Amino acid sequence: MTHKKYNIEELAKKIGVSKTLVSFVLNNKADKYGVSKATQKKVQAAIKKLGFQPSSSARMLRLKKSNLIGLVVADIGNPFFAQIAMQIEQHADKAGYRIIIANTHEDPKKEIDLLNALIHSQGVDGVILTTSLKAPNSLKALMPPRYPLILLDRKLSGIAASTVGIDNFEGSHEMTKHLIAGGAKKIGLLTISPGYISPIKDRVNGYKKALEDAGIKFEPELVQEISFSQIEKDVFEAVNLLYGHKEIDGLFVLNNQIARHCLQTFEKMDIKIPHDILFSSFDDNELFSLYNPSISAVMQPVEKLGELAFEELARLIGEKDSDKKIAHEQVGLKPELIIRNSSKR
Amino acid sequence: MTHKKYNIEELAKKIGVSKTLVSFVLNNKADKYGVSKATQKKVQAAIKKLGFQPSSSARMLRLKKSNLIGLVVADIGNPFFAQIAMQIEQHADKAGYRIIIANTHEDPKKEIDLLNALIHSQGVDGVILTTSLKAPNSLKALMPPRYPLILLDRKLSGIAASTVGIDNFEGSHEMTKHLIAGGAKKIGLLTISPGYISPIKDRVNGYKKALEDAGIKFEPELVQEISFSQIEKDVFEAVNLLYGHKEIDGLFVLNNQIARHCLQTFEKMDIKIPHDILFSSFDDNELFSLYNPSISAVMQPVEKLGELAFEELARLIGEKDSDKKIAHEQVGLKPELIIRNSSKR
DNA sequence: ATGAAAGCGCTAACAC
DNA sequence: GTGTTAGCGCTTTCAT
Repeated sequence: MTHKKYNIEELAKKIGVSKTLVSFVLNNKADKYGVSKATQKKVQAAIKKLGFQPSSSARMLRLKKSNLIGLVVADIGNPFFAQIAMQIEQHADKAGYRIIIANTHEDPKKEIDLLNALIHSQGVDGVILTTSLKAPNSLKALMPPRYPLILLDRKLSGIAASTVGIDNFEGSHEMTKHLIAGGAKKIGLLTISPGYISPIKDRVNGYKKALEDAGIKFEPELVQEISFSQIEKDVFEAVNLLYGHKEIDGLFVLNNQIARHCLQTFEKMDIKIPHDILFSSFDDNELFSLYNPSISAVMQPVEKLGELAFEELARLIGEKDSDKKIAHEQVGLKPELIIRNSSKR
Repeated sequence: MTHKKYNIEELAKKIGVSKTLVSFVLNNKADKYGVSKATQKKVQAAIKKLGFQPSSSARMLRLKKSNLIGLVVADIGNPFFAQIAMQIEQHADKAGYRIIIANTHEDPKKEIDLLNALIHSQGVDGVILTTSLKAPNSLKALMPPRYPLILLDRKLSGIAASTVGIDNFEGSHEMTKHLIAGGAKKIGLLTISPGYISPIKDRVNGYKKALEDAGIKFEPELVQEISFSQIEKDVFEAVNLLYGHKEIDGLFVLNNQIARHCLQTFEKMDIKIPHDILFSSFDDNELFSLYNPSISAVMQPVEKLGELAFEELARLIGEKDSDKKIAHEQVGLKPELIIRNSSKR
């Protein structure tokens, strides 16, 4: 292999054919256009020998197809999203797509800017999005009609897009029920900002419903919102308030990052779980299984979520290409309750 | 904002000027070319009003600059790499670069294919690479001369590229010394495949040196290589062998994934650390600080590594643009020993 | 101070 | 079965 970078024209000249032929072979259209086998062989050989790589920017410009997909996530630092991103990359790679990853840090303005750049400037063929938006207007304004978009983890009402996520209401409902069954009568709930995103709302509702089912009165002061940007501080204060002053006997937290800081706080404040309070979290991870006591969690099927998000997007892109109508699916996978030792005595 | 997507020509027509002027304004060259303030204002306003986004493929084709950087990593599932990737994305974003992420799964062939596609087809402006290659030939063959490349975490001799990583020899040397100081006389070492990559070799050497310093004979059977593709099984067997038959009293493992499975195995086999064996790992993470007993580790400065890798790459890209000569730095950051409870009695 | 036009590398309709 | 050529949207030289 040599260092010289050829373009299709030079390559064609070198072989002694026109660039049309090279292009046909390159795009597996040689047979379709009736290129002789001999020529095909010759071209193939040269492509391989010289390691020719067609310029994707030229191709993009010509075809309006980038084979790039945008992955716009609210917090790539959260292992939950990191794992899904991994899965998506893996499936995309198999299908010949490359992933451009972007992190919004839960900032709606940043999200819009990023989407704009990705869709209109980079020309990605589709986007998988974990939105932090409260309202759909700004998103709607920037989306071309029938643009392939998958909403991941978070629904956004007013947007007609396929959504891949779990049934958050049920996961939360089941886990709260479990805590109550274990004897908890006063269960604190730690949510995370922004509180308006759909999974959080659904989880809070699942919690409320479980209380109601059990005839326990819902107390708003037992629900504390942890700010995304200062988790450590907020968790400490919330636990202090809920355990120290409200005397909760159970605590359910809505994400794994919060759970981590709870464990730290428990150690600092010498709170023993499950003895002093029953404890459980959303989003399983390895820490939860190895910690002592092991932590009960509502597990999301991460591999499945990533796979589905990509496959669904690929379908939309395909449909767009062939100009069929786009059907939007709402996928609500079942979460799994992992009951370990932190939530029962 | 409307849905219609304009190109520069339509936009220009709409304003009533030539596309040249629009381009000048777009690229902040209006003053340089003496465009009147009035025209500038007019153009600016229209760009903003219509939300015009120039096509980056057209721009790429024209300028041979993509504002894309490739991040090619051996195992994005490893939190160590995931965290670095995050840092890189963050710094790249600030500098106006987008990241294309690709995972080689420690497969050299895949690595070469991916690099080829990224560099020659996608036209990324530079690459940050965690290589799994044993020899530099195939990489050398595909790299254009003076191409901006940063080697991350792993050196590759024969490649003149800046390398950003830590001093692995020292980290390993210090940790092994610490284990010996704690009373361990027979220290097992769990390495990971591929064993030929530089950090692993350096760490093994650091381990050997510490033994030598202490007058302990190096026993090759105490070093076991865990296969990347079957960590769980290999770890179980290795611990069984080393603890059950070789009667080690200390164990040092060279990556956090191995450590995790060790902890599982310890529980399964009822091995108590630090009582039965002193234990420590490379690569700190949150599990280590919360586990009971807390796990000692050689911590790599992840934020710093990501920042440096990007900044250095940006420098190289800048130098390439201005056609200066490229200077390659070898950055060897200091690792930090985090001594917790697993490694001392 | 502004505009016309060439050309980046590719695909594919069309001509031969 | 093969070659010629227009044009995707942009930047920039050159002319005016």
